Amino acid sequence: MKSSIEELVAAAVANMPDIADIPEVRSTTGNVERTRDPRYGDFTTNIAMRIAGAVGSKPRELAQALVNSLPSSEFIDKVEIAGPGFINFHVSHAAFCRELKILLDAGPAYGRQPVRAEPRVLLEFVSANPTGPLHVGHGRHAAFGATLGNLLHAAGYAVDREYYVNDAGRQMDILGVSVWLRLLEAAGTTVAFPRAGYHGDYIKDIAASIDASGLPAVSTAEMQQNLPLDEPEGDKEEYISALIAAAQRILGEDGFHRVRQQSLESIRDEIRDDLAAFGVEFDRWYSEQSLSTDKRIDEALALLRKRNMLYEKDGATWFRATDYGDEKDRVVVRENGKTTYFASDIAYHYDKRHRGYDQLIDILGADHHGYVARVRAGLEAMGFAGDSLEVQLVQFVTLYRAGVKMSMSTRSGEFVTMRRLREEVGNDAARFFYVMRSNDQHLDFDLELAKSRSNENPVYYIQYAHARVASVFRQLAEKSLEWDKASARSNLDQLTETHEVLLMRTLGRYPEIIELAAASRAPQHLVHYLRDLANDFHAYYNAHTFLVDETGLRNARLALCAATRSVIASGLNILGVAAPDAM
RNA sequence: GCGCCCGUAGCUCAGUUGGAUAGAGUAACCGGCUUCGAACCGGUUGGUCGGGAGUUCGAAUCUCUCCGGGCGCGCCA
Repeated sequence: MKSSIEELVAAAVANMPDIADIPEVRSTTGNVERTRDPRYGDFTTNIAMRIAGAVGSKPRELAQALVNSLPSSEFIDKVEIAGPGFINFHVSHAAFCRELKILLDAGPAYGRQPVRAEPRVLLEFVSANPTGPLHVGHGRHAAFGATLGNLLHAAGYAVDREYYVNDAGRQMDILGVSVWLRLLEAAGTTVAFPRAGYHGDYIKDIAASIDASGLPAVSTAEMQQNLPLDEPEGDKEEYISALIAAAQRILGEDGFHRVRQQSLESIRDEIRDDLAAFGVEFDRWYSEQSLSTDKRIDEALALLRKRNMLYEKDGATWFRATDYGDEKDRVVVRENGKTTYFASDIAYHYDKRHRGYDQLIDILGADHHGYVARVRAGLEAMGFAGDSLEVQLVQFVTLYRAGVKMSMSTRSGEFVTMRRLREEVGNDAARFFYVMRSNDQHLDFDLELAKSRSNENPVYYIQYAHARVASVFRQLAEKSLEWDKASARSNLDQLTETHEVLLMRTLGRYPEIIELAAASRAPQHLVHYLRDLANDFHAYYNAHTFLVDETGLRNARLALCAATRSVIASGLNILGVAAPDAM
């Protein structure tokens, strides 16, 4: 609907040859917005004010000239010039009827763009370390990322979703040792569980579930020969390093590797199941380990070296990140010869581009913001455009239970899992609440509140509107009547009540909302839109009877109901929320 | 100290990328079911958009500066 107005404006400009070629005019021709206040009509453009300077005339006079050259259209009732030079368009009832027909014809496809081949977008999100179950913070990443993926797809982007599994590095050794010690404990051996280990009960579950056949039994006395049974005060990293070394000695490289791999696979599979149950699916689970086994890290570092982007200092290899705006150079190969996590990440992003993705969107926790500059620097140093990487930061979720703030440290084992949250408040409310707020806003989530007042959740308000439409059609069937679509189409002009026009106008905004929410990576626009739409429908429902005796009017009103149901279902689908026929 | 994010109604938050008289929910109060689902609708009260300066036709939005809050600044991942 908006594009029709934009075409009119473009036509008006084309009719004015003396201004049509000015660059400022070209760039602002499509600048048409919805009005906030109905008094100003339905659409407005500020083009006259924006180009008046470049054209050399007064905004209102220019606006008048533009209005004079507007082609006539049956979809426009009135065009007015207002304020400092706004051109306001009042859309005709015929235009609303036409849009409603488009909606009814398109059904679930309304507002969605066909997927274009280019650009190819890779959306990476969650990517939580496989060292423990997902907690409520990851839930926000999952809901935001999945919804953004759905939005981009609806807006016509070819988007793939990827989870980067951090299955390499020291944290995996710590995980392996943690599981091994719980394994020994279960066999009766006394061990001092390290402060730096993973303390959650899930570690015991993993120990109980993995295949430990062939692993040597270790008595308390043997353990004591390798290590002091009481962890010394001081550096907790030192003690767990000693434990890792002991584990490798006692189990052998292969034995320890088996424990470690089984542990991380167990956690990774649980994460995958958890996300799937939350309606969050990925196209690919990308292993960090594979970067080194497939020589991707070597390739990326070789490329950087070839471009003279690396140098040696203090026995380590450094990347010249400062050449690309980072605040300091970064180590990629440590003094001990091992590559850093950052080296993996350079290789990973290099590989993303190598696989043909033009635009990389990373969804990261706000605590990773310092990381953005160096990854982008890495891409640029390898010859890619810096803006091919876009980072969306998600702020923290602070969890409260009955008003008391809860700690969320994975290592201490004190956290509320995403699964528990879902069980308490339900998938629909959780998905909805997570994306209701802007991702760069901190989110306070009170479990007790979400539980005890779940009936007041806005998600139910929207779902209720959907269920009400379904109920209307059930009533229709009970009265042995049918919805005659052909009759509806020819009687849409009877929908002249204020509530009906308002509802038609809101329905017609849906395509713009999809575009806006996708382009600004802001799912909350869709949330607020659906709330507005439900409000318009509920108001209409209260003000008018749909199942009237007059056949043409009844069919037309049912068409409006069906259109509402269709758009709500489509929007909730994008949010990953169910659209129930009854509740 | 440096960097990123945030500050909007009592509370929780939107604000269409610089537009017209800043909006919702919630809380409080008033009203609406004999009628398609009252998990709903309508109304009232509620604002120094953290403070100040600047940019211009026009600022919650952009710039600068202060104040307050969060997060980061490893040869950890």
